[in-house]
Amino acid sequence: MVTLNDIAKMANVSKSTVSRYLNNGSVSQKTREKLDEIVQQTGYQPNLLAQSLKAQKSNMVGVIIPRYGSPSTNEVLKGIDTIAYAEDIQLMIMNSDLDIERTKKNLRLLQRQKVGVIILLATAIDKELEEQLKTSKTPILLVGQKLAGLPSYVYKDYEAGRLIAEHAIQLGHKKLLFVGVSEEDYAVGVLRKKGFYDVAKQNGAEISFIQTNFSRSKNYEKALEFLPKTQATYIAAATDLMAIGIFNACMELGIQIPHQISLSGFGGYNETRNVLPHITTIQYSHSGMGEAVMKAAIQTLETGENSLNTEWPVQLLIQGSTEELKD
Amino acid sequence: MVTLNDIAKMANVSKSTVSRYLNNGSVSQKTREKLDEIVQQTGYQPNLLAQSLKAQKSNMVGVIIPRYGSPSTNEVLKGIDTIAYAEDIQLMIMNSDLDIERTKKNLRLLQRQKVGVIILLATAIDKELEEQLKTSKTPILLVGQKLAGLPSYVYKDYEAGRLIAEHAIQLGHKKLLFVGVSEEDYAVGVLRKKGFYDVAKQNGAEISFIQTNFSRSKNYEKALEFLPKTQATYIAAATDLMAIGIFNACMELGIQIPHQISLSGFGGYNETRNVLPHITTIQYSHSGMGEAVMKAAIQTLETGENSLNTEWPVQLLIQGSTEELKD
DNA sequence: CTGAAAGCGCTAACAA
DNA sequence: TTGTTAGCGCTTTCAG
Repeated sequence: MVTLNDIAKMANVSKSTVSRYLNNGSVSQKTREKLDEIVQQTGYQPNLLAQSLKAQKSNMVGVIIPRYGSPSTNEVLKGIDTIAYAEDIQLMIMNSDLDIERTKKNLRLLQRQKVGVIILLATAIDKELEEQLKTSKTPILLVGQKLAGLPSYVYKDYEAGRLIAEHAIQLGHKKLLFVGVSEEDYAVGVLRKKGFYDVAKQNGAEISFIQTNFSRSKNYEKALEFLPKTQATYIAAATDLMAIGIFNACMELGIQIPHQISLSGFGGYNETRNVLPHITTIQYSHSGMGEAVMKAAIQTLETGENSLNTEWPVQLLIQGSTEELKD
Repeated sequence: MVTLNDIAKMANVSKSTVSRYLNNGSVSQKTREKLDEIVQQTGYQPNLLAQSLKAQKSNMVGVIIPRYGSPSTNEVLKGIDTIAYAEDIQLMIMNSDLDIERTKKNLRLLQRQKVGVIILLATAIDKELEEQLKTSKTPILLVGQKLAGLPSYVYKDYEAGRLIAEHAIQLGHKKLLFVGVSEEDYAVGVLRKKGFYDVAKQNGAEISFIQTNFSRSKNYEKALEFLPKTQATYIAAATDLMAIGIFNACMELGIQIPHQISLSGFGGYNETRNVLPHITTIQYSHSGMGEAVMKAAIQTLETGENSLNTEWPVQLLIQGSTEELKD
């Protein structure tokens, strides 16, 4: 492996000259040309480890994701990556596989790697992790969860729930069904539901609730049960994927969407466009959020300042699966 | 930041003793206990950069992916991650965003990071990249493309095409339509199609071809055009997503699947289960491949040996979208 | 079982 | 503009 030292010898100059050549640039025209050539020929690449060790930190940003393949994660990642690439910052992505212990471990690894900032796409946070986050020397940006004292980026999920309910009400629906998940998930299980309920109640709608989980197949099965019985003319599923499960059950049962029942989701993924009619949903600007977070990360990197908490807006995306109540 | 040196001073021993304590372990009971306590208290974590610099390499494995969010990439990544995690190996994931220049840059970065092995999920490879790959000091494992002289992991896509055609023939179909993509993509555009054609011709089936691209919407639109005209009773789309586009067009036109037309894809992603009936497809064991690649990477890491080329098997997954030809 | 010393590849004063 | 020197945090001979 060719090192800075090798280059120096070949060029008959000192290491520092080469280093300067590589960095600031206070080098004579002549040596510069010589160096140009040698570097060219040898294909020399500065050792990043040595550079970072010296600098006591790398210009890398660590990203801890909950798992691979989640559409929202992917979108956030895209946003983060867009900015990181533009700013020439390397990303170190680690997967926690929805395991809190792994999250802690990843955190430690990133710290030991001396990354400049850590972006944590969080799901659950326990006491120990909270402690670890708060005492971290490496600045941390939290996405998807709030934690006092740490810069956090979350969505306006309560608002999202409200938007869907308002949409349903506006279409004239009076009998609503919310298909949701456990309250352990604060954003999805609590906020979306609460927003929906609050608006629904304010408008005197009749509202029922069924709890399932995040999986499409589970919702499909449950829906086969509850669809024949329900009085509801509008079903709000807590995620797009859940909505698709319910959608399939409707098809199976010959229930026409949106003529007999209106159906909506939350998320705004492409999946809502895999079925016809496309499913009305709440569009989360994941990639926008990702970009914002990465910009904040860069600022932290450069100025050492931590940015403030941010709530990220959401948007109603009306598609074919919801329509005005007939008769 | 607390370093090994700090610990040494606190314990009144030399750095080497602490280092030994941390690694091999030839330390007296007494100092060990003392060190235990100090490390505990200070929360000392060895600096990974320094360790790697010293070792001249990190035990990290670099993974270059073509882009975020692709289901196949995600699956491969999951497989890689499963093994990496079990073996306590860190992954450094970089995105090339389908840009060959970015791939080259990522490659260089990974090399400078002194990762032990690089796994490249490749799409296109040009001359320059080929050169870069072949001259790399860091061992490289290629996934999804073949390149003489480099260990490569690919699928049996020709075989996949054959399997689908055999399935169609077995169901009694004689008029087949293959909806494919450009031949620039060797695996999808060439191999799958060729396998399909070869079997179809051998069996005297009548076969037509329509070229679209990978996007769902494009296939949807195209299908709205060709569906009313086609004589085919079996349509093989070159990917699952393409099949879904066609599926939606069938629904739009009131064509019943599988009663009027049988439809299949390639891929085996969950998306095939987002519609009813689920779509018959070829199941690619992406995560299995990912695991295999990572195991190979670990072997390379440990023994320095490069493993051989591997062709990965595929499997026919019969679902509801294909059925025996009636009358 | 322990310590001194050298060095991984690089950068950054400080002199020259 | 250049070279000398020291040192980032760690591991690893080699003596003791």
